[in-house]
Amino acid sequence: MGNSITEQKIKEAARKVFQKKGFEATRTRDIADEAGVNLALINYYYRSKESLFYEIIHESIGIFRNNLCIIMNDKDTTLQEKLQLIVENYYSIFEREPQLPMFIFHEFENKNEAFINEFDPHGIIHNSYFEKQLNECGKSNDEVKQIFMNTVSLIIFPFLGNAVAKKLCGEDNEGYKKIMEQRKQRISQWIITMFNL
Amino acid sequence: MGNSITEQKIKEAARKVFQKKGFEATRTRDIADEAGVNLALINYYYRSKESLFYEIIHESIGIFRNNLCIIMNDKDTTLQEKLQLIVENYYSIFEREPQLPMFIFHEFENKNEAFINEFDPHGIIHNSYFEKQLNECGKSNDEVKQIFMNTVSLIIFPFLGNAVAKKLCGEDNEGYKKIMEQRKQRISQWIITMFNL
DNA sequence: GTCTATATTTAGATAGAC
DNA sequence: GTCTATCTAAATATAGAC
Repeated sequence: MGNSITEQKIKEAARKVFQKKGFEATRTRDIADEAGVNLALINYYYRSKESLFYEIIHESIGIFRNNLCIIMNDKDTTLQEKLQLIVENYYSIFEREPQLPMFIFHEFENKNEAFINEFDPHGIIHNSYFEKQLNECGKSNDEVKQIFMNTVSLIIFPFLGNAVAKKLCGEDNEGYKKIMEQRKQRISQWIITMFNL
Repeated sequence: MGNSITEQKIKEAARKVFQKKGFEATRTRDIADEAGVNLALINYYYRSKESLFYEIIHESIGIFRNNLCIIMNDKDTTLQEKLQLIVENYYSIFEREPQLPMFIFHEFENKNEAFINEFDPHGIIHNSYFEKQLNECGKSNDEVKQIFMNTVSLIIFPFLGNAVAKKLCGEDNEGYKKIMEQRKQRISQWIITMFNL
């Protein structure tokens, strides 16, 4: 499974359309057109719109989660290095797929809780090496949550509000790119300053 | 117009359901049920699902925008006071309607650009008294954008990712409320520290 | 203004030929 | 595996009685 070229084309197209429009607004006909295949092939390969969707969001949650866990449990990096690695990890993902954050977070809010359990934000930080390092700096576990939440906020928000952020930066795309590039360089330092790390 | 009790009930119900599920996932039947009125009355009063939606999102954009503009152009408050007022303004709104941010931002990303033009984030900061005060502190206009973006990020992200934020804080709602209350008290200071204001 | 019944349109899914 | 044609269900919208 996953071997057929058609099957792959459908999944790629579905990823793109689901990310852009969300599950509900996506028409299976849009996916078929985007993939350049016959409509009936979607059901042939994936049985239903919903099961195709599940496969894609499952992968997307993995993208959101996996590198983050690795970075946060690396015993060979300092806290400060971890922060910068988290920033760079997400920027490299979102620069390719800027609509991924809205896709994931919208479905987190609207579909059943299973997706959030799969993402398991509490599990990611709790008992992580990141948490341990912060505890050693004298930070309580509540403070760890604030630090994590602020880091993620500063990274993800301008992608969640991509269209608004672009408008904020002016009409041209260059202004936006400049601001975003600057953020990538500065977010970890902001967090360090904010929490006196 | 807007005088009939039925008309009001429909709009209130629509606001609630649209916020919870988004435009596409909302069924007019859900709105009718929520309002406790006959399905046909939605079209009688509002002509179509879409025009009802437009009326609501128009109001929602106003809620997002209006107080913010007033606060940012108040000549009688310091920068630091403005930051805290912005935080408190949004918290008081979102505590009543926690799904409002996702509703607005999702539609910003998915519907036509007219909504973002109506919100006009660039217009809000540009030539505001807030910007003027920051310029006087030696901050460039790019820096003003970063300051504004960070403020809004720290405020809104935990509401946009409401479900995730709750999971992050643990299973019980109390942990979440405690963290959020703490943020309300600390965000403005975080920004002041981060940008040395 | 409100209801019931229904028209219309759209979209997911499948049957069956090739 | 792929296509055409079609079924079925769902959802918006409306006609017309009360």
